[in-house]
Amino acid sequence: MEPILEDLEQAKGLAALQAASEDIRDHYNVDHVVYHWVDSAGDQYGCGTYSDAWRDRYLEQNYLRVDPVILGCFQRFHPVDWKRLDWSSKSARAFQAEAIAHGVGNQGFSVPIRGPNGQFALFTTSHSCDDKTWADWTDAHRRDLILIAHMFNEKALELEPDRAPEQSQALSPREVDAMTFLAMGYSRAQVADTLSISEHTLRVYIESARFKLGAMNTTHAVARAMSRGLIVV
Amino acid sequence: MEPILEDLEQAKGLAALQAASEDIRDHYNVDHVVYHWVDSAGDQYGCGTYSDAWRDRYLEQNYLRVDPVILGCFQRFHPVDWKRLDWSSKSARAFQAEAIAHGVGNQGFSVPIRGPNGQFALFTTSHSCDDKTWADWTDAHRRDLILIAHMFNEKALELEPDRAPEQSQALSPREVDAMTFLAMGYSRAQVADTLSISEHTLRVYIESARFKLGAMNTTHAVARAMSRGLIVV
DNA sequence: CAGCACCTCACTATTTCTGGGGAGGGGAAA
DNA sequence: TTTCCCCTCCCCAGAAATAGTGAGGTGCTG
Repeated sequence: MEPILEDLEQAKGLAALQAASEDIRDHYNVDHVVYHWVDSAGDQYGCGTYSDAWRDRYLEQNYLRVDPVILGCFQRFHPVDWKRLDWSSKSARAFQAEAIAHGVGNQGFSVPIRGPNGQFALFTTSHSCDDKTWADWTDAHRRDLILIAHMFNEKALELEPDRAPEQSQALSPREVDAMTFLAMGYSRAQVADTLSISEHTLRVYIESARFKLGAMNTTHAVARAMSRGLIVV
Repeated sequence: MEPILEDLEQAKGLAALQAASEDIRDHYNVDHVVYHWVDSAGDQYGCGTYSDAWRDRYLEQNYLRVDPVILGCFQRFHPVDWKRLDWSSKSARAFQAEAIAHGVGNQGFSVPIRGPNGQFALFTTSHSCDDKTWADWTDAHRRDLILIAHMFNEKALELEPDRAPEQSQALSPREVDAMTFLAMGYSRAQVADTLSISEHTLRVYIESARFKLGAMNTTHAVARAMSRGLIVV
């Protein structure tokens, strides 16, 4: 594994990252190696060995919101084998069939990586083989893959600093309180009561939080505060 | 490193995790090894080699909200050397002085680990030595530490499954659409317009989503949908 | 084929939020 | 010391969301 990591650390430019994913694929002898980034705004960035056709199709169909790999890993802490995801819904099965038709393997292993402000990325390896073979392979390389995922992500961030945290303005303690209780379902009156302040005062906090977060309404402000990790519910 | 990871994987029970942190400390010959978890509710869980006195003091003073290591890592993607954190504020310097008085090293290296729903943990090694020695040490073991941090976190989660996220009822596609656009700040009228349905219809989706999520209002429903990973914003 | 979940549309009244103002005191930093 | 941000309180009118009930069509599943 070592030379692979060295190559990754030396990589300069996005083309080198693309080449690195191909190197990793060849080194581990799998069908595909893919890095997929999802922005808090919903923007995506990916690089890897999937075919252009599949990538274009994926973006065009906005499969981000259907893909069980994304949805599953988004709720998980640890790397996951695709077999353990939920493929039961109709849209998921249709998606899977289409993916396989585009050359994506029937097996897969994805490492979720998270950053501040709701940043989220996936590092995936995929292959066509039977379950036993795949289980052996993932067992053997699980640790390598975690480490490579991190290095890959670090490199990708370094090469595209645009995606670095928009360093959203921090909220004041009272604003955090307000957002937190609102996210917990309290009405303004209840929040004001809980914080033992007047509802008018509370409203000032909500408004200033909304302003700081660039939100159009309370729901939006709470959603942004959550996705940026400013509040935890 | 290998035997350390093996020990970690074999660990059964929280006491074993405590022992593992001591093993890691001895293996790498540093002063302290600490795992620190911050719960979604603000609860904390920690284990490691800091003194009981310091741990108690930390909890009692609620240093969580002052500790530059927590604050800094919470905004960062990658492992960080304590030197690169912001220790300039008065409270931070007071905290640092007290920490060192309690035996915490003047040097430190912390790996942030994140999970779904804003879950956050830190894996820290700390030591007393000069800058050069510490830089050499972290350079040499950076990769190990990332991997150990992950394994440690995985194990800690496994041993305390309470902290794992709860599964919830899925939303219908239209409900997902509604929640997604609401989280993006659209008003009901705008969402209805975007989805090309009447606002009355939209309201039915919002209500049924609210019901499914056990939410008391729209903001609550969106917050829950987000924290359960049902929508990606 | 019957049940169930989903999608679509409608009305009315009430509660809640939002958008503009304005004002004073406190603390920390420059 | 001055400036800036934070916390606290107040009014009002208009906009938006909610509660409660109802109804019809589609499509899958047992």
